Amino acid sequence: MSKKILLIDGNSLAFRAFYAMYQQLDRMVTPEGLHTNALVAFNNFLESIVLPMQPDMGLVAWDAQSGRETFRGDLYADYKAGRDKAPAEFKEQFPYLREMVEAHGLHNYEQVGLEADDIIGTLSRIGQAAGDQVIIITGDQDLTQLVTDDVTVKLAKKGVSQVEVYTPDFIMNEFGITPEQIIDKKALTGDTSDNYPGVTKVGEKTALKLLKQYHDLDNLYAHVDEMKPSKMKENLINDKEQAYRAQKLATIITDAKLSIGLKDITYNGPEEKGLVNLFEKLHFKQALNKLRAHTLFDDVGQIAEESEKKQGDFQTVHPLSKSALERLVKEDYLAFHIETSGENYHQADMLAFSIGNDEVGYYGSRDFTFFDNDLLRQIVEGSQTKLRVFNAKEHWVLLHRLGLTLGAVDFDFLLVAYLLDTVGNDNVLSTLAGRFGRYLASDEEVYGKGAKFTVPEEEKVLIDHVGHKAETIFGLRDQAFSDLDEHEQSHLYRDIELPLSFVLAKMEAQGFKVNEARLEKMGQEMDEQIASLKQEIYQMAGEEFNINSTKQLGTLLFEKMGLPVIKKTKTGYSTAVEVLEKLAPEAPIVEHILAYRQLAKLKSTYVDGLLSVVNPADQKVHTRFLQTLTQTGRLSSVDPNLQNIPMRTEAGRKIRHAFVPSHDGWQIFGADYSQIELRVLASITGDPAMEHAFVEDEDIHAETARKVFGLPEDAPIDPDQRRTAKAVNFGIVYGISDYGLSKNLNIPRKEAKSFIETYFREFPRIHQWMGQIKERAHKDGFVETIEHRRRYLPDINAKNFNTRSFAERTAMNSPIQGSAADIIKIAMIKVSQAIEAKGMAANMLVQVHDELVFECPESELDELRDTVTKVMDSAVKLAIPLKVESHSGPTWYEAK
DNA sequence: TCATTCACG
DNA sequence: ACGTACGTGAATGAG
Repeated sequence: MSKKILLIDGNSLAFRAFYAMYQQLDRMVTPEGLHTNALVAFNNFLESIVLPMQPDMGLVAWDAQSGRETFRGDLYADYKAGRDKAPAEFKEQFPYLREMVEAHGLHNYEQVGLEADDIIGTLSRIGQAAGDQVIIITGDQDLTQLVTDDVTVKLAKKGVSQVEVYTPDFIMNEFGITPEQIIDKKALTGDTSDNYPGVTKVGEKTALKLLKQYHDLDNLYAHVDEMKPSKMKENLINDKEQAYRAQKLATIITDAKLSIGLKDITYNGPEEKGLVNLFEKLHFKQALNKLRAHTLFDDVGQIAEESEKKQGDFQTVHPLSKSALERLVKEDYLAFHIETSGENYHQADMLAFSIGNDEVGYYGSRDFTFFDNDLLRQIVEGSQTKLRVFNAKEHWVLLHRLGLTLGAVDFDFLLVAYLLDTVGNDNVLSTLAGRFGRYLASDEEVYGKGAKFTVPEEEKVLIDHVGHKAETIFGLRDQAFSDLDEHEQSHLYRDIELPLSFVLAKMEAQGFKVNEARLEKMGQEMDEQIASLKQEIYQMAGEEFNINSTKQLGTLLFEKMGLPVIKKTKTGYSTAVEVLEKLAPEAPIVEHILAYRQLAKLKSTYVDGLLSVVNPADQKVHTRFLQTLTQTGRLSSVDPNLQNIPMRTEAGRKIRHAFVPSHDGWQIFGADYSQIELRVLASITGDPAMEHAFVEDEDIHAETARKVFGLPEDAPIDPDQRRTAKAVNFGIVYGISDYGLSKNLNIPRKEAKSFIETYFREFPRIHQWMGQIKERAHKDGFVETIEHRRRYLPDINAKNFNTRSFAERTAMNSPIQGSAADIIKIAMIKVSQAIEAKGMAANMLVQVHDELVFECPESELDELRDTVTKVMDSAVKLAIPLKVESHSGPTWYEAK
């Protein structure tokens, strides 16, 4: 029977793997200092390309590392000379590559005096002779000379993630020659990477033309005299010897004496123990996770049936019962989890829930009438049992929907994992648990993803999954808390993030009332304007096209109309606002396009978008504030995003008229921190000049302008000077660069540079701090806020200038943005407590980074203003006073 | 699913 | 020389 033989060119593929992931070189390092980028890519290759092939035999051939040179070196002294030596970061990965090959069930082979090509060439002919099917995988086109009807070459593309399949037909179609002719093609062109010449001035095009005419090298030289005189003819004659030498160098040996045969290279498939061992050594968290969950093997349907058994480290999950509740209710600590069918827990179906601990065991159920049971209510609502959960905010809302309150939460694994390390946090229990070495089937495996989402038919599968979640959460607490403690983040968790999650849950559940009729009316008016703009644009363009398509718009503006190209994107011409504004004076159509864009955005995102998420039951939008997403500690808001409702233009700002209080006679009240980020900066740097400006409550941008332009203290500042100074202040907060400032202000880079230099002279402590924080980031690999919120910067020591510079700017910006986030979070908790303590009816509705929005009875307005302002400006004791401004009115429009 | 654009702080 | 301002989310077109 015909067998499938897989022969892999180890050197060329490892080399490609290394350079494919070269940008990642600096971040892929084990704690022991071993670079792993090539290993990661090579492992992906073995998993995604080799594993599914399921060959009968498999071998990875390597170039001889030491010993005698190959015959090619004897033939031509400069063979492979001048080739860059493999970098040390690559070489150190070699031994592990071989270990990896073995763990994946393949064999390694190398032999003194041979290159990998020759080993593959020889074995391919042996396999062919035995009537087997041979597949060669390589990154080197040379090997395609081996192709026959029984020998296929898969040439790696895009690093090692894809392959192109070379068959005799493919080569004929692509190059118009046979596989054997590839050798003579090489003879004519030579090979720059192996450093041997062919015929002068003959490249791929010429070589193919010659081969089509003369078929091979011998025949070509037999007829070379008949060629009409030309430079090429001269070159062919002069370089004849070189061409024949190149032919020999390019020819892969197919009859080498090897010390192994086909019987020695049987493929056994991946070996779990070996892989686990290797992955642990290399700190391959993801690969381990995949392995433990058995998806690696499931991919090829190998041991799918066994996977359930092997999952194994979990206790049995029991169906919940009343007698179980009697035992559970006596426990001090229990893990608790409700499983939903979708991300948006305000509306998602609740599928099942689980509860338990290691002593009493784990219980699951799909029967939500259990929540009428007093014992279960006592557990989740009371203060006796401390709960361990994954996402307290979500569970608060879910219980709220069931008519219950969430009682005492001790451990929220999601929050803790986020505080410990924001990088790569995907908010998914299975992956976060994997970081702590606990492996759990992912939701995707149990339910499928996207449109394929289905709840398992068998109840037991579902109950087991939710039960295992509870057990995982329960078991993570000690390790997670001790890590928190080590980071000095217990206060941040216990006194800020965890209480905040309850405040946010209440805000989300409360919702923001929307005046749908008003929004619909605005929508109609916009539609009319959009339609007429559209017609005008078509008329001016002389044709109809999709104005929303940047591609079509680019073609019109830059090709048909011939306007100058200001900026390009990866995929074509940029048509962004700043570009169109520069073009506006040249073509009147551009103004219309800008107006169209603005209206189209408002209509689709804010009118239609908002209307589509209003809950018809209460005419409210219920956003979700993502508390564990941003890298800086800010919140974000989704479904809908209430943190980017228009403000800067009047047309957009009108949208805010549709955000109204939920009761008649109530008002919307907004309070915002003035210049909080600059105040934070002044406070943590202790800069006297800046401190003075804030203590005296000066206009900070005007004050900055006086410093930067060297003006006396009470000098008047013109609007342009103030605008420039404001941009400089922004730049400082973002981690300034002259390039960025010059682009923002549309001024020469030199000028921007001199602004920055003057700024740093005038505010010396800020300059000093910027240096210190970068230094610390380089040393520690992370930076911190005033409340010890941490941001890791994996790129801070990158070799690439851009990558590293980005990390350095982040190092300067994150403590500022993050500390401001700390402050408003603390204020939110305190405001919420104050409202409750005073028995006020007011509701906090939205947080927009430096601003809080409330609704309250008109009669409560004065008290609310007083309370909120006081709590906000005294939330945290800083060296610089915090300033709060507030507004109120019948809608959100007036409250800012 | 990715890239672009634009809304906010 | 290098070529980016910091942090987000939603809609759209195009592959």
